[in-house]
Amino acid sequence: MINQNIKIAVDAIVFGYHNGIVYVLAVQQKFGKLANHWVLPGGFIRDDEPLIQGVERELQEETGVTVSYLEQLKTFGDDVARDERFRVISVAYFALVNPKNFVLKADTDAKNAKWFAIKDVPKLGYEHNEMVQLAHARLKNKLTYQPIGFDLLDQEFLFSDLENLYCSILEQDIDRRNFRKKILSFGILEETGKVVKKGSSGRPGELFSFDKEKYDQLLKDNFQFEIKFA
Amino acid sequence: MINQNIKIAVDAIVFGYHNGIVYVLAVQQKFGKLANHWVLPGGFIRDDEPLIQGVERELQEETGVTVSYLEQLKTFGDDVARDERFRVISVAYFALVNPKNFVLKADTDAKNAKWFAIKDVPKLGYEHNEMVQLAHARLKNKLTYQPIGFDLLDQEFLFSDLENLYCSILEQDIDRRNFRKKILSFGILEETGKVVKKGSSGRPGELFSFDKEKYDQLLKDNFQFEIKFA
DNA sequence: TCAAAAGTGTTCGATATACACCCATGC
DNA sequence: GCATGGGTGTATATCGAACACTTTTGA
Repeated sequence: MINQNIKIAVDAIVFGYHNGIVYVLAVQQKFGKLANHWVLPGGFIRDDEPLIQGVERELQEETGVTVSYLEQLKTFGDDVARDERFRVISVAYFALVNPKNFVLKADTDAKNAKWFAIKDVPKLGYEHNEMVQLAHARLKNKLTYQPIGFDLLDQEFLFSDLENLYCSILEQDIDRRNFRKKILSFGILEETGKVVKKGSSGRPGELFSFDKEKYDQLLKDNFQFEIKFA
Repeated sequence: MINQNIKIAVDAIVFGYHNGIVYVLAVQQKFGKLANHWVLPGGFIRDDEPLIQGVERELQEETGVTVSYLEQLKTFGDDVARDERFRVISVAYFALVNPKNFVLKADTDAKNAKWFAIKDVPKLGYEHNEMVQLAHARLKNKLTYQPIGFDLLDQEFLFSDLENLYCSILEQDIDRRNFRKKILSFGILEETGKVVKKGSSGRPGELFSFDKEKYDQLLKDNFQFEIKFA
């Protein structure tokens, strides 16, 4: 019989985006050694529950947030002395939310959940700052070779929204013309025909939406989403 | 107190390369439900042992193989009913070996370890075939944007060795001239000055070695190793 | 008519691709 | 001298980078 005293947890690094700022979701712990400290949402996995389901459950319970993108990031577990009672190994997940799910639902016991601008993330418990850093790097990187930016925007968006998203996440200027040309050349955007204006002046812009079916179809044909900047 | 009956294991997908063929290391299980079945090397982690150390230990114990590259791949654990006694969650590691470590050391109890050509990997226990597939994809992919090919070659190698490695792993033809031009342009190879001839005829070729220091230095300067083929 | 945001093309340089012949060696 | 593998250069096409003015709207 295996003698092993280790517990498995999952944690989520959830990114939101609004108005040029990237946010990360954190919760304030109620009990234990780290009571009142901020940590990433997450918790121990149940015996009969797939990992990803565990993440979704914890997110729901602790924050009321539903994510639009979720993928495994990395498993952390070398901090052997993290807890006195047993070692904890934590599978970290990388997640994105839509603006419409950006708000914290008030009807859960989520009063301890909060969005922090990525620049202002406080010192978190456990190895969570390390996780945030890694996830942030993944976000920046992935943005350039997978169309995950759309998961951070409303379903219908202006080209300028997409452009600003790229600018602020990658922290660099982008040539509007080249960017538009490139993205449109992929043929994965759908013109909705609608136009709206942002703010109270300026020319109204056209709304686009991401055509996931088209994208999946292109993938089969060896299509590679990729965008680089000077 | 958390009630959780899950055990943590690590498994390694170890790739070796020789003569145009990619090999994967597997071991034959001695006990348990899967006695005599082939599985990936690995096993349960000890309470006080970092994950990566666990992988190295298990590899050493089961196969006597020392790897030259090791990175976490993915954590598998959704097969809730894999074992009747408890659920097992396994952290899979991706590894590469040098030709000089390709041989299985006879002095361990490694008589059950074996290299399988990637094309001939048998049905493995647990989710191990899935792991191999994922690792294989990672290998192919990573070869194009990180200089990991050198970890599969001898320290000193002919250009043709490197070229054949790329050909066989990526399963496509490569233009020798363009390949050489590209790789040399990175400036991460060192000319040893030595020449050797391969086989019993033909012009002798120059031996190169990978200059890791140079590469690390270039990385700081925003260098990007990247190689693509038509 | 001015301020604010949206839309749009062209030129230039860099890099990827395609492609074929000569060289050194052992037999 | 021939078979085997090693080494090399050029022309073209493609793609990324740089760059500025016009349009629509509300105030």
